[in-house]
Amino acid sequence: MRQAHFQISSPDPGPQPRAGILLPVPLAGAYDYKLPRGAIAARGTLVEAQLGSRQMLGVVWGAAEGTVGDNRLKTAEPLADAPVLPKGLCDFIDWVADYTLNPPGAILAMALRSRGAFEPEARRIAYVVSGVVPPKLSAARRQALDVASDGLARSVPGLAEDANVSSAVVRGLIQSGALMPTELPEFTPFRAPEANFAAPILNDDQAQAAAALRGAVAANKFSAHLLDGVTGSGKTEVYFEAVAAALATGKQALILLPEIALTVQFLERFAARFGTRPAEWHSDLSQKERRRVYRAVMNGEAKVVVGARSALFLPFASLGLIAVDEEHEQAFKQQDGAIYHARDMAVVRARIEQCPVVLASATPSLESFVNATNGRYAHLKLTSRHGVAAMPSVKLIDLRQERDAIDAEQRAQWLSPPLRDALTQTLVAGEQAMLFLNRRGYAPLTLCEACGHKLTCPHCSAWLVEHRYRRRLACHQCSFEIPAPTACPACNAGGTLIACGPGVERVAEEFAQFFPGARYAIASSDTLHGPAETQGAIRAMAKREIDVLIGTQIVAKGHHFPQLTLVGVVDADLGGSDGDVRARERTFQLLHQVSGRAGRAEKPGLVLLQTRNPEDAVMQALARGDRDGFYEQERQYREASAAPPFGRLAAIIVSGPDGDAVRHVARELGKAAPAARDVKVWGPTPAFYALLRGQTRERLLVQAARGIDIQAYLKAWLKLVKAPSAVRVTVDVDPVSFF
DNA sequence: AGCACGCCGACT
DNA sequence: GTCGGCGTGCTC
Repeated sequence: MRQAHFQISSPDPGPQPRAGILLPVPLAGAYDYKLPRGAIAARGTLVEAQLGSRQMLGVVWGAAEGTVGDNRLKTAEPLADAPVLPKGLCDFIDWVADYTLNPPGAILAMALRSRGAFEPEARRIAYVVSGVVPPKLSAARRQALDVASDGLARSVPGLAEDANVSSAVVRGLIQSGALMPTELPEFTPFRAPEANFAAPILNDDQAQAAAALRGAVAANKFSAHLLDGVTGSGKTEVYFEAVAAALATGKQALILLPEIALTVQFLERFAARFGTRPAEWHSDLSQKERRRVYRAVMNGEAKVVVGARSALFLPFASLGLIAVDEEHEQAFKQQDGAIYHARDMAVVRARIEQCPVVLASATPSLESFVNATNGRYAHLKLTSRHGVAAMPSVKLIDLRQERDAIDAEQRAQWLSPPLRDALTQTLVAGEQAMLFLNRRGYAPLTLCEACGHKLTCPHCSAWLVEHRYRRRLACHQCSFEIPAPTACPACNAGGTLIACGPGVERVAEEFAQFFPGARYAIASSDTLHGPAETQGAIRAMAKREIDVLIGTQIVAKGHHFPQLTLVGVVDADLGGSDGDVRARERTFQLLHQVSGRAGRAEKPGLVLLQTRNPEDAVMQALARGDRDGFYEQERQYREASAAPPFGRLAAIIVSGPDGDAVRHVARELGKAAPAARDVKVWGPTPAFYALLRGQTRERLLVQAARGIDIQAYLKAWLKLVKAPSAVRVTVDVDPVSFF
């Protein structure tokens, strides 16, 4: 049906050629259009096409279907200069569309998101000396020509400024022919990173892994590698060597990072290794920057792109490597356009581009771990930490035993005596500590002592979180906020509202009570202690201006605090085991990552985990430092329950503003589920947040054996139920969370 | 995704 | 009597 390339030869005068054009809108497939006589329509050719009353960009996708009558076909015009999307990107779009059950046009829309990337270049005229001597050589003219004689092309105001003459002088020189116009490219070109700018000295582990990756790049074919190394083992240096290898062969490289890890520090680190910064791709690039990067990636000028997940959809001219750092991060799986997992799609893109992919992590996803263990991925292990630092020792504090002690002194609620003792020792020794609690704000729940009313968000099924500094209650799922009330909104009793449970602010308050002299700061992603304040707190910690950093997730990774010897995890049980197959894995990954902060230099670190389940396998594995044991146990558990990657999952999310309509459609879907061997359908049940941003949400879960074509099953099923337009039915293939 | 066409409420 | 709400359906 679809051909990779095809050409229409049309005897003149003859019929206009036709082609299937994919438009960046969620239509079922490509639409047939006519093309101008004689047009060559290779797959990927960009065209201007009209749909209804709208003019839009489209892409030749294949041969015309021929089901729509000739007389109804409009003509699509190829763009000037005939830009063509690379074949790899087109194939990738088709693949992602099939896999995620989205119309291909919806995926194309993600790939064409750089608005204006194909508009003709803005012309920039600049002037250089021509060698012609002007008839009248005034002092001002002489001055301007002197400056211009360096050969640099300058704009009129630019030269006027540099030579300190008026622009009239410059215009006069142009008039006389002493300055001649040249055209500058619209954008300053990207500097090419240099493979050998500052090659690092690698330890044995690193050198071995780097050699394997260099070999994979040279092999010029698909291969997948798990770069598995403890915190501080130098994973980045290793995959940078693979990038260097790709550069040496003239190919491009893509480094995918979770959005939060895309920092100036990372870019600087890259520049230190390769002599120049890479091209960046993330959500807060300006329109102009997007256009520049998009074009440079497409013409092969941008050799290395460091980007967030959407960089996967860039039109690489010749991709030689993909690296996914922090591959276990859940942030890679999100909805933007389609719901997709950037790590998994990176593997797919690498296969399509016939190049290697490297997944790097200190705490790999179980999926990648299994793939590495069973040989589908090469397993590159880095075991030694940089420098001489030993792994921190991890101790559990049993909160059940400490409860009496905590209750006895009314003042303490969250910091147990052993943790406080450790803090004291650390501070006395002149060292630094970190307290970790993955909860923003002061208290996650406010309730009325008199009537039991809980303060919840009107748009979400979520509690309102108190933020004491701002004196507000906020929903963490949407933007709803109210000033902290003084009376109960349900029973009007005054002074009966009590804060339940801790957030970082409250832990900080308690810490300050016990350690009145200590210097501390809070780091969380709130708008008050916003990014700037958090960066400030982290800097203050690094500069030893504070002794204790109290923070959420945000402090879990990436920062080097040489004097940090104690990490206290206030509530290691957060995240729990609420039926989510990945909850244990996530808890392990997060706590392992936090623990890795302790004792990075020559000083050994201590990690204290406060828990109510010290016998739990996750806690035990952390305490023993037995990462691989944990993974092996988790693997067996998943295998026994046919959970991913040993079975397949897909979620169907039904949502809409009208709860009854949503529940009705969800029930109809549940009833219509076709019976099939090795496929089980669960639900519908209300989603974890049954109400989110005013949308009622119901979920169904499909569990299938590994060999099942779950997409085919879902397609057949979804055809059976027609939802009104106010009810949205979304498919999440390979869901990673149950929210 | 847009945008048009199509049936039921408060306005000059 | 009209302007306008957004619900349903179509766009090669």
